[in-house]
Amino acid sequence: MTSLIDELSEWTGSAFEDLELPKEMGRVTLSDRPDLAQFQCNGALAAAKLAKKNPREIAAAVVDKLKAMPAFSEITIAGPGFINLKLSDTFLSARISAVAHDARFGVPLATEPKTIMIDFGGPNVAKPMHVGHLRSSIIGDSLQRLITFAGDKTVSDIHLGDWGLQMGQLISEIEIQMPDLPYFAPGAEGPFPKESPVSLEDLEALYPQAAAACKIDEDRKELARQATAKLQSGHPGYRALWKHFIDVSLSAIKREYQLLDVTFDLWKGESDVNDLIDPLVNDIEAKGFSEISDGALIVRVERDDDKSEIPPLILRKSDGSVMYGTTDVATIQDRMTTYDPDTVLYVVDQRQHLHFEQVFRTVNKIGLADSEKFEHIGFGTMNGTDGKPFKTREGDVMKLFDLIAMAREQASKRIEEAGLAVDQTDEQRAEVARMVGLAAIKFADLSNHRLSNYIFDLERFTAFEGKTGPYLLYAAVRIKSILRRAKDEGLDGEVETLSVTSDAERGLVLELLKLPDAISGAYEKRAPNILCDFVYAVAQAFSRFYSMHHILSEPDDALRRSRLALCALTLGEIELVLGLLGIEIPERM
RNA sequence: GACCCCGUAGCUCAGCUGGAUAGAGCAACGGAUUUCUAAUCCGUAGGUCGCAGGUUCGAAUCCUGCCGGGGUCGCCA
Repeated sequence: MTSLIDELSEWTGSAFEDLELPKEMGRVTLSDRPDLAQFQCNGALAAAKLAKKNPREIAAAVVDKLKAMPAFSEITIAGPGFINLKLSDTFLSARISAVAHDARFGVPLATEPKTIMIDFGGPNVAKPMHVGHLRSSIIGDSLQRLITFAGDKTVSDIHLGDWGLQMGQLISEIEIQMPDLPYFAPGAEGPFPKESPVSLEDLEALYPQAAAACKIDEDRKELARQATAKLQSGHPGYRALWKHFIDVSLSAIKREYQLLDVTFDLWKGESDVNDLIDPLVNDIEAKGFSEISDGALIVRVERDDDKSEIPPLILRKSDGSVMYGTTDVATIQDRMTTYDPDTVLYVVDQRQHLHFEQVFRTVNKIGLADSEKFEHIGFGTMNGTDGKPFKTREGDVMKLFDLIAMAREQASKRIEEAGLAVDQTDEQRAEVARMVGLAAIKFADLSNHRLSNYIFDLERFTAFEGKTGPYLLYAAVRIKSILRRAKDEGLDGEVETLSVTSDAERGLVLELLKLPDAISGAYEKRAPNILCDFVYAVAQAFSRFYSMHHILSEPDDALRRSRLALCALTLGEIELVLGLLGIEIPERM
């Protein structure tokens, strides 16, 4: 099924074509003036310029061709040549009935599926996950759900930060604090102890100590650099110790993603391409793409038409170790051979934009892959209510785990205040609070355009009223409740055709028919906020419908069933879209 | 200094492949309920779309300059 707006565009496009005007000019959009029309086409104005004719004349000619179609109840020309369209209730009724009987609610499935990889620019091993990881997780997860639904094949990779300087900082810190450990014995080849010498808590304490020491002391930093280089070149003790870090942190990282309900196909990291690096770097060198500069091996990626200076990508530092630019290039090589993706999305903070520009140019230059295949899906920062980067009351970085807990507690408080879920067990209430808290966070994050910075205000996000996750859950749960009662009381039944008889019904139907456009818009722009706007508009239209018509008490059997079917369809679309946003809906609340 | 992102109602944000009267939510004010879960619905008020030019029949949207906020600019990620 094509989207309604595409189908209307097809019709008006053909009319333009008949007049020997470009078909694209027939593009139909939602009306800017809902008081006058449901849809509009502004093509006559552009066509007038092209054909050097009067726009109203062109509009009149187009309208003449469309007049015969029974789908339209009203076609008018307004102003300088806007074509205003209204669809007949009969047409809308047939259309919405078809959508109601379609498992995909009229959303087309990709005819030529692509393979799209999603790189989440994952957390660093040994560092606690903080609020900075929230956006990449939520946005990336929504994109993977959306793209999968659209019919493409997605392969998501958490892509852990496990091979950079932070590893050397940590290893050297432990070596300083616990020099007697077997990992540090000169010439030690192993085997080394199976038990980790450090716990997760140790790691979380050690990393800040190491980072702080390196920041103020150049000699200390040099130790970290050396440790990094030795780790990467295969020092057995360091490798063994490093492996412990990974194992210990991974359990924590997995726990956090489970709380967020975010999953990955691949749990790879920077270190996974280590074996590819030497051959790759040698090859780049041999082919003459690189050069030595200040002791480092670099690839120049600047171009003549650059507006600003693009620094080179450093393949190998002067101490011989590699940074994430090199592992990112090697990872692309790995992905191209293993998955041959059409596109790779990097869901990473916008501040790293230059880095990705360098990486994409590098792979293009060395002939590894066309840089067009790669997209940096950047996002802005999450700020506190003071407009500054989000911190705890004490001024520390807020841990992700704590943030999720806060949202759950806040949701729990709200539920209690509102006297909801009183007939449920404590466990059920806790589960509802979990879902409401998560919905609050996710919906608030995703409803902002990803590039803009946004203010994290839990009070507002968990509010009962307005454009929030909890409101949407409530709307969905209310529909579930009606459907449940209808079933229990035997009031439902099969419905062939949904009727469109009132303003409230028409309004809801028109919203529901926008689903394919919301999906394609969000897909093309990689912008989940479009889904948020859509689902909120549907919920609002439903609330209006719900307040206008008392469904279960409707005496006319056919009308009641039709309205119940409309409820079911509304619920279906809300469930689908909230699902694409990674938001779960409880059965009742 | 160069470059990137942002600047839209009192607040938080959409809209930005140019089109008619710039939209939501919150807050404010006025209504609706013996409810199918009112975490709701209806209505009113609120905007020189940062500023100044330019392109265009038409600019929040495109171009140029400036102002303000954030960010980035070779051996961190």
